[in-house]
Amino acid sequence: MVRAPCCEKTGLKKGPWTAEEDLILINFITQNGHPNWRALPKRAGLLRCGKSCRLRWMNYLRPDIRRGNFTPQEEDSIIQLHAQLGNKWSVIASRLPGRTDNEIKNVWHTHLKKRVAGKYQPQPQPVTKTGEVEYSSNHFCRKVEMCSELSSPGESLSEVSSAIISDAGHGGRDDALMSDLLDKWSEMGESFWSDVFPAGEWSGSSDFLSGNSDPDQFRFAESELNMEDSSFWRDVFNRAEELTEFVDLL
DNA sequence: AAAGTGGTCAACCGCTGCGAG
DNA sequence: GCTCGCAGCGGTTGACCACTT
Repeated sequence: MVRAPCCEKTGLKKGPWTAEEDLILINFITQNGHPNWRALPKRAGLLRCGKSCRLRWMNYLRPDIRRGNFTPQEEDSIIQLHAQLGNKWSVIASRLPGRTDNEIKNVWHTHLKKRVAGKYQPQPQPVTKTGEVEYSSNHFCRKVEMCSELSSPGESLSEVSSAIISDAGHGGRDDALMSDLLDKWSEMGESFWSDVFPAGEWSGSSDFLSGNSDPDQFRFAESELNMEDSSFWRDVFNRAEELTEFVDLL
């Protein structure tokens, strides 16, 4: 049997995703969910195959993804789980909330494998080269949590995205921008999360977002709530800042 | 300062499993 | 029971970045 290619090769874009494409994908999934990945890019107006969209969402754009260095505890868990399960990255990822199979696979191949190959030694707490606090999507989730408490449904994500973009590079800017961002989120309401993460589909994410998760699981969340410390989100905002005009058109 | 080297990680490719018809 | 189409998974690649010489 000759299988059809996963997507029509001609005319489809490959390679790194642009901020514009990210916004289109987020915007579409926010409004429509993702019932059919193959049809999604066409409906969203993206020149990508469905697999690429799914991968981008699952590994990078999902708001419950936890970014930054793996903690020694997480690394120990991966080593133990790998010893039990082998290369079942998706199963291992399901045991580590906020981590993706791709990320776990990468960290295994880059250093955990070597550590296990030699004599296993627990690693000290990771410290970034700049001494900066590790970034985490917990910043983002807590902001959303704050907003959802105040929420009333209404605005489209594009308006919120605009607000985020307005806040781009806020370090050094006045606090009114952050205030505006939070206002925008609060106006958007809870529908974003209920639409994107239907009950049951995202096990753990609702607890994660509602603050019901195991406190030890996300132990550094509280200490990292300061967005000024987040190099990741600063980068996202900086990238997005270039797209103000684009988002206004959405 | 420039070139070389190694590490990291996002993304692609191809295969498998599963459900619908 | 078989075929088909889809989502998901794991292996691999290659661009980018940081570090070393």
